[in-house]
Amino acid sequence: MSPKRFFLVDGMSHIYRAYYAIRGLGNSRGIPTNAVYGFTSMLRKLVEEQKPDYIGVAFDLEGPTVRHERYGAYKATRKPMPADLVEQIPYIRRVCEAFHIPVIGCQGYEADDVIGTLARQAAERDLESVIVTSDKDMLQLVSDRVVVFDAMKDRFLGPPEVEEKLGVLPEQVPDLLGLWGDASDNVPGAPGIGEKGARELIRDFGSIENLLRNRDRVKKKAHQASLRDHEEQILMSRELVTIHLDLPIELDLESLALRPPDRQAAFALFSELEFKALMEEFLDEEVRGPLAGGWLDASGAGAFLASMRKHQTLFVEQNVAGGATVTAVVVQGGTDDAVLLDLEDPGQAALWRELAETPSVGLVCWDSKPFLSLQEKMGVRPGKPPVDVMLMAFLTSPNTGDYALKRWALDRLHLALEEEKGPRQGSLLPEEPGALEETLCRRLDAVRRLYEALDPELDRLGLRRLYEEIDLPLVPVLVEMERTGIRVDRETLRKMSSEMERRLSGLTARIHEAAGVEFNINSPKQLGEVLFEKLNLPSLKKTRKTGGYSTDQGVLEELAETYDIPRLILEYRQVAKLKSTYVDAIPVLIHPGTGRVHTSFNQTGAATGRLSSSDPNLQNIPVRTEMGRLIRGAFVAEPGNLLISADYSQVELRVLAHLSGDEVLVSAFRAGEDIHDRTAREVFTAEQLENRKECRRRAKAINFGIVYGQSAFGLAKGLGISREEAQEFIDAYFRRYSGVRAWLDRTVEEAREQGVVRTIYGRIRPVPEMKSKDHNVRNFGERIAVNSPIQGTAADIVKIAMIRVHRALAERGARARILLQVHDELVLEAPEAEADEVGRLVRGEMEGAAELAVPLKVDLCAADNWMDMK
DNA sequence: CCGATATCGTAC
DNA sequence: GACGTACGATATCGGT
Repeated sequence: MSPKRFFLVDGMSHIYRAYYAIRGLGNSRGIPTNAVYGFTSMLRKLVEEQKPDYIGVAFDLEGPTVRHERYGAYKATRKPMPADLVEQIPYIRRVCEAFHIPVIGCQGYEADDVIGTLARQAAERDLESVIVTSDKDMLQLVSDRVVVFDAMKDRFLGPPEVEEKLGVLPEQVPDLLGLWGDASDNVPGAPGIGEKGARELIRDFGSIENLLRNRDRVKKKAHQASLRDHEEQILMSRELVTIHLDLPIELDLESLALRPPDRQAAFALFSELEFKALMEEFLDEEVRGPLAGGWLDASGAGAFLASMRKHQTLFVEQNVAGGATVTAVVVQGGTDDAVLLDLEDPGQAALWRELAETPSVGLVCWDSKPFLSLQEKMGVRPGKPPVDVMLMAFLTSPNTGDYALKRWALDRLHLALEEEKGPRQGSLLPEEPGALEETLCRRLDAVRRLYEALDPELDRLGLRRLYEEIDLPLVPVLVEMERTGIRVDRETLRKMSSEMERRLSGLTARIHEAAGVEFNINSPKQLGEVLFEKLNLPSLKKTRKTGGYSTDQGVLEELAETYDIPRLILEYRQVAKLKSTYVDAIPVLIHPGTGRVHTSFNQTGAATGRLSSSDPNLQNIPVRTEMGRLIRGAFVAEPGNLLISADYSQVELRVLAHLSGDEVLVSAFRAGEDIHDRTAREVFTAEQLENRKECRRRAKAINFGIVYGQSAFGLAKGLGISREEAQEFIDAYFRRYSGVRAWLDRTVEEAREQGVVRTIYGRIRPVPEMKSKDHNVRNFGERIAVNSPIQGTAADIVKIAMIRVHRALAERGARARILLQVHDELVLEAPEAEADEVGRLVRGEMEGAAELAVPLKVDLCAADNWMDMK
């Protein structure tokens, strides 16, 4: 039987290697994780593929070593460990702990010495040692009992391999390096003798002692002189590179025996580091049993629900079939009492309604919008809006992007949820007896535990009022908007589609003819090859990720000044875009029952607090081009009604005026001036202002750019002027709007110090990018830091306005409804007779939504379709 | 065959 | 590289 193998991992060499091999990895809290990740991968691969009998990891400890005492300049030229690597060391230790791999160090010595000492002791016990390192110094330890393993190259090095690689025997390695020196450790060696010279000398003379004794037999005069003049330095160098084998440590094989990892600790750690794949791997099946529950007849459910009524808080989770019908709800009061109600059973449905509508009962769920929406369809209206744990998750952590219960249960509770297993189509019976109860109860349990974790977090982060007064009360407003939908004239879109089809086939033929080849114009790759390889047009720009030829609008427009084909392609692109994204996509989403499209408004879609819209996205319906605007014409009012658009004028710049308190900006808005004209007058000279229109256009671009944190480069590109010129405009802007400059600086500083920025209502946006050492990422963080309070405050104001308008319409019993929100605009529908009054009401509620340092202004218009509202 | 990624373009 | 926030269509590529 072959000897047992003891793997000694050189921790230092691997963390450096991982750190430099992987760049830019970090978790959402800004903690760098590249070295931890690389180290962990290496360790797992090693254990899995090599299956050691014993394993340990050696690290350097803090503080000076015997080598520093011997030679003050030892490692003096080495840069200190980068701060973002230092930060990762504790995590690397935790990885070792979780894997049950001992970490070994010895004060005053280096990891190399620890490895050497343990390898020597292991050899005495007839073990084979495998030193895992990429450091050539360690090759001196190789013997018949010790090999070095290069984990990177997957290669074992025994005595023959060492000799082949270095040209000397393993025991001669210190002599070799004593002459050669080691620049990275500031070990001097013999001046004038390099790698090649050192190898020859050691090969010929065997050792440094022998070499020094016989130096007059050395052929090269320069080598002779170096050996004569630096004898002491050479001996010291060899001492420095010689690994100590006699440290006061004891090989404890029992603790080094390979053990299975602590899966729970590993999961917790990887969850903290956000190593998703590793999390999945170390996830254990949840051991908690499902909650009690079962199918009840009406009388059983009645008794149970009566007992539920004493609870103030009921956790609810509903099951849907076919995406539309609620078939069941699970109700949980205390910790382990739950019931599954069959809502297709009229008796149970009636009991459920009674419970849900009991004023003292508060419901708690994950994502209350679909819950409310479906309850409403069944005629159940809870006494108060359900507590929405998903919104709590969003408000406390708006950068996450994914607010599926499954995700949060996994990340925050380490709880794996199955996908909901709905009943078979047309049947209430689940696939397996008890499966529906089990999956719903598990979800419910997760909701309860997340509620317990996140509700207090609202207070800790100062988000309680935002939640209670803005985001939560908005939910029923959105429910009603989605239910109402907007009417779309299918016939208008059908005609547009066939007209566009004709135009596209004509354009396709002309493009193919001009190119002399048939290709897919929709393929940026093929298009790039045709334009820049076959037709040899000048390539102006490369794509970001793959380095292909860019064919974007900017490039094509520039080429269109000289060539014909780009113009045709631009036209093709415009038509194809509008046709595929809108004209053909929207009719599919017209609800057959209502003749209207019912978009989804997502409250957790944008980290700034804006809403987003999908299926279809009605927040990016074209308006800027003539052809695009025609699409808006398909969005129409019901006969006898009007669409009303109420649009906040310059809301983001007004928010900026408020946030910054800038005197010029504030006074301009208070005086009701045209803000772009005012900026033009502030920034440009009398001479420049003779071209009034151009100055206003440029001023407008500057105003927009400020909100987005634009650079001179960006402004120059946007305006088609030189960068220097753009910089002059920006400088002139900040000279006049010095309060804005000061606010931008303050806000970036705040983000740097606190890692988070806020809207005036306290909505937070973490900015982990500010901690990055990559200046591009940091600059991005600065733009987020200044844009988020502006965009987010505007979003808060529009949400408040929506709640106010909705309430005001309800109080008056008006028939008008809010249909859409497009960030700074509300679109309503009202009977013609009501339209004027509704318009005034909407304007009042919107303009009164917030008291800023400047007034809010709303522009109104009405028409029987969305195109003619201007 | 499906899902992830890249590129492009629409809105505010 | 260079302007913030979204959604979505199409093509392409790689794994199943």
